[in-house]
Formats: sequence, structure tokens, C-alpha cells
Amino acid sequence: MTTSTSLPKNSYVILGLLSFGEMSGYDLKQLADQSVGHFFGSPVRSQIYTELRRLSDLGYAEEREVVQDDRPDKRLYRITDEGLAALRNWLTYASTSNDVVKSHFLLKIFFGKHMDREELIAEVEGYRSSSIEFIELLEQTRQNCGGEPGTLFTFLTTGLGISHARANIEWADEAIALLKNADADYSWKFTDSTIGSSK
Amino acid sequence: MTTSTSLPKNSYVILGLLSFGEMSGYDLKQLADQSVGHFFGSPVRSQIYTELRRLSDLGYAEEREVVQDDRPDKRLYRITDEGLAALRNWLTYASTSNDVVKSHFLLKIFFGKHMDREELIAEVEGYRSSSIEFIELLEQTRQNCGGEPGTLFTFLTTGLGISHARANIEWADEAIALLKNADADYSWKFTDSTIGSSK
DNA sequence: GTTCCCATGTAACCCGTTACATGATTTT
DNA sequence: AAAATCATGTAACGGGTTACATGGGAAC
Repeated sequence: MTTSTSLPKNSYVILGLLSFGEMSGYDLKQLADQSVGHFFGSPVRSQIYTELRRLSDLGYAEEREVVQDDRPDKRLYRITDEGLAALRNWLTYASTSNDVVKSHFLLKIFFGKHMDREELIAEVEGYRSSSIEFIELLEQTRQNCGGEPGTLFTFLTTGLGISHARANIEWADEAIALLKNADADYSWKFTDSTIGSSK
Repeated sequence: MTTSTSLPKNSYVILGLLSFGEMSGYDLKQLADQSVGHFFGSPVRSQIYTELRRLSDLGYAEEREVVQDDRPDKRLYRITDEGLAALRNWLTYASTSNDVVKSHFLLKIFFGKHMDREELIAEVEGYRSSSIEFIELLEQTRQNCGGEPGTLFTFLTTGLGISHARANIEWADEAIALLKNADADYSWKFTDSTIGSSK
């Protein structure tokens, strides 16, 4: 209704972040990296600037130039009422069923037959430790916000991330054990393990 | 070493699937949908056919035409030794650190402030039930394979999927409760809940 | 008699990435 | 003296999606 053709996803990502306050493209990149970047990916810099101009053209954001002496001048963007409406519209009508995962790691596992067993196990160990690191990162994110308006949403998104990472660690432990004891043909019998079996 | 420029990811996806046996583009699409599709995405049909021609040109696959009476003729593809080598090379050298998640669902949650609360909760409920469905799907996949060579890898990939989906369900239950009781400003205090807190 | 399954392709498009380009100030 | 921070942009490219196109046989 608001617009005939809807914008690319990243436009709404930018719009959404802009709803947190007036920002420059530079600020936006930082914020994206440590927020939506973890569950949606962060647009590259160049695209942020392009998108920002598009949002201005559409009247979804307002530009304001700030001249600085000690630092490069910058352009600050603020979401408009029209922009907020477009964001809301997208949020309510966009489908969430097209969630996409592109896990190179699981691809390797799936095609694991063709890999050296030691390397495969090392890969799983790497996955395990990066999951641990990720948990620490998300827990820090959580501690940087508490009590302020809107923090529930950060709490929820980080919560799911942490839960998944915990699941990764448990899974990795069992996967390593299974890979170590596996036959040469990597056949698997139901009695071998309980990963993912009903608790 | 094997090749100067490496191929796009989907080429290796096709190559990998081809390593399971001789197949047509049509077969490949079916197989991709129910395997790699769940954790890497499945290439669209048109791309599969394009990719298959590319792999042929590179000598990574061999084409064989099969004429049929009752059905359309088809082209079967078989991976070559060179193709296997290219696959192995990619599997060992490709980085797994660039795993990507694009969760539209979490985007909505993150920008939840702008949504109607009832709609947000409904969204989470939808997420919950699709996680349940997904578990059933993966469990069926598991039952269709057991004992045969290479099934360990299917077991592992489905296992992680099931673990994540279970985590989703638990998370959704708590998220719904929190959203129902949240203040108008959606502020969150550490005492409110335990999602993702150390067990 | 309509819908589903089999089976393969071409052409256009565009989002998003990579590479290129610049430069002052502050920190190490 | 080097590296990081701040700050913004243009140009080219290409991978992957969407739309278009075809058609016989089987199932319901």
C-alpha cells in the first residue's frame, strides 16, 4: 500500500537502525556490525551510503550536513514519519518463512566423506571454540544494555544466539566422539549416539 | 593449486551432490532440496543446469544423454576424478568462518518496538510451530537412512538442525511469556528471565 | 479435464560484493 | 613512523533469482 514495489531487504535494515536515532553512514556501519550483523549480516560500507541516498530520495530519511574542523565532515540521517510507516509496513507484511542459513561448515560435514578425518575433526573443534567465543561476545552485548527502553529485543535476539551456540558446543562434543570412533565407511547405526534424539 | 580462480559456492554444492552418484539436473534439484537445502540453501533449477554445463566444460563432470520414450529425454552427469579432486581441494581449503545467517524473523524481533505486540507474539508462535514441523521433517530424513555408508554425515547435519530447532522452541516459549508481560517501553531488567543465562 | 510429474533450457535483472580512491587526526 | 579512527564515495562485476518458454504422460 505504502509503495508499489518494495525495497531490497538492506534498505529496511538501514531504516530500522535509523529508527534508533540520527546517525551517519559511518555510525550505521558500526551499529550494524554489532547488532543485525550477527543474525542477518551487515551491509558493506559502500552499500550503506548508496542506500542512505535512496532513502533520502524516497523521503524516508532526512539528510543534514555537519561540518567539522578536526574530522571529516559528515552527513547525518534521521528517519521521517514516512520512513517509519514504510518500516512498520514492511515489518508486518514481510514473510519470515524465508529465513536462510548458509553454513559452509555444515557443507563440509555433509561432504565429510571426502575429507581427511583429522581435518574434519579439527574443523569441528574450530566450530566449537568459535561458538564459545560467540557466547562471550553476546554476553558482553547484553551487559552493555539493561533497563533502558527497547532492551528486551536485544535480550531476545542475543538469547537465541546464545542458545544456538550452546547447542553447537554440545553437538560438537558428540560429533568429535562419533567421528573418532567411526568406521572407515562412516556408516551409522541408530545405537551409536543420542544427538538430537528425544531427550 | 588445482585451479587459479575458484568456482562459486554452488558449483561445489553440485559437485558434492554429484559425488553421491550419477544424476540428472532434475534429480539434483530434488536431492538438494531435501539435503543441503536445509543448511545452505538449494540452487534454483535454472542455475543447476547452468552449473552442470560449466562443470562439464571444466572436465569436472561427464555428460551422458539418455533418450526416453514415455518421458522427456534427460542428461545424466557423473563426477570425474578431476572433479573429485577439485571438490576435495575446496573442502579442505575453503574457510568455514564465513557462515551466514539471514534471519528475517530475528530482524522483526530486533525491530519489534515498531510492531503491534499481538502480531509480534503471533510471529513468535509461528516460529515455534515451524520449528516443530522442522524437527519432524529432519527425524523422517534420519529414519530413511541408517547403516549405509556415509550416513553418519546425514546424522550429524540433521542432529545440529534438530538441536537448534529444540532451542528455538524453548526460546519461543520464554519469549512469548516475556512479550506478554513486558512494559509498554519494552525495557528489560536482568531479573526478568533466564534465557541464555548460565544454566 | 485439470493438475501433477518429468525434464530442460534462455534472457533479463539487480542486489550485494570487491576494488579503487582520498585524506586529516589521533593513538601506539 | 606506522597504524588505527573518522568519513564518504564511484565503478565494475557477477552470482543467483525471477520470469519466460515448452510439452508429453500419468494420475485423480
